[in-house]
Amino acid sequence: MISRSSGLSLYRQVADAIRQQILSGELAPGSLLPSEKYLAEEHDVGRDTIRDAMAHLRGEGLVESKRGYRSRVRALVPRERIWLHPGEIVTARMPTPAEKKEHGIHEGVPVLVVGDKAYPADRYEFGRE
Amino acid sequence: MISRSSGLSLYRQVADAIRQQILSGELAPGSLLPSEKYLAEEHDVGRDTIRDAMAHLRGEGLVESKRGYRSRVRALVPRERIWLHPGEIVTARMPTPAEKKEHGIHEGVPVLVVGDKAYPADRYEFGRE
DNA sequence: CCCAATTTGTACGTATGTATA
DNA sequence: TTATACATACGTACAAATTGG
Repeated sequence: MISRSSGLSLYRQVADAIRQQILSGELAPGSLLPSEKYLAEEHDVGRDTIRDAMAHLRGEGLVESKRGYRSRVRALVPRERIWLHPGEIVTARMPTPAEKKEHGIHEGVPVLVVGDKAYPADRYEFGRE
Repeated sequence: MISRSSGLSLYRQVADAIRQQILSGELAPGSLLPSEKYLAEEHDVGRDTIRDAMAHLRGEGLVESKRGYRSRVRALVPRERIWLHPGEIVTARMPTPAEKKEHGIHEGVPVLVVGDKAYPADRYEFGRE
């Protein structure tokens, strides 16, 4: 339930509520969220507040949004494993716009970087044998 | 220069312009950006449009914002290197709110995950000897 | 220590554009 | 075609944190 006197911002409270539903499995991977308009009325806040909450959930990689369609809970796909060669270093960062477009990377999905190659972190993992 | 007829949204054009200034070094790491109010007047758009652009740049890990203070170009610190043990697997994702709070992780910074431990990707990297 | 100015954060409203069903 | 839904963009107002006098 949204409280206007809890000290926590409304969009965070909404984001927390939806995140909890996702992590608990109440909202299954791949399932559609209610529309922003519905959520705004349900929680009795403005649509902009819902959009703020959705933007944060997208940034966490929990949901994906597409114009003209309701937002969807992101579904996890099995990651392809790549074995590191001796001397290789792996780190991570957010993708550049060019990398997002090139690999079709969703919001809230980082890339793993090895050398000068970037691998979408929702589809790859690196291991040492 | 912002064009209202290019087909590209205004906030993306603003974000592209600022990103280019950061990547070119014109805006140095650690330096302060102009205020949102100034940027809105400079580009002749609403403050909300500037805030959309800033939110995306934060999501890319390029800038960090703090209430009461101007936004700042993120400064890169040297990463601590951790050597992987045989059989260990590393991947990356965005941090949970709890992880962000616990480790003081900024917006747009993923975590590297090894086992059930999460390492902020702006401070750690993993390597194979 | 307090006060005022500045700046970003939050939240509301409205309107229009564009993609999907 | 029509209705629905998210994206973009403008506006306003106030809250909260920081800075500096």
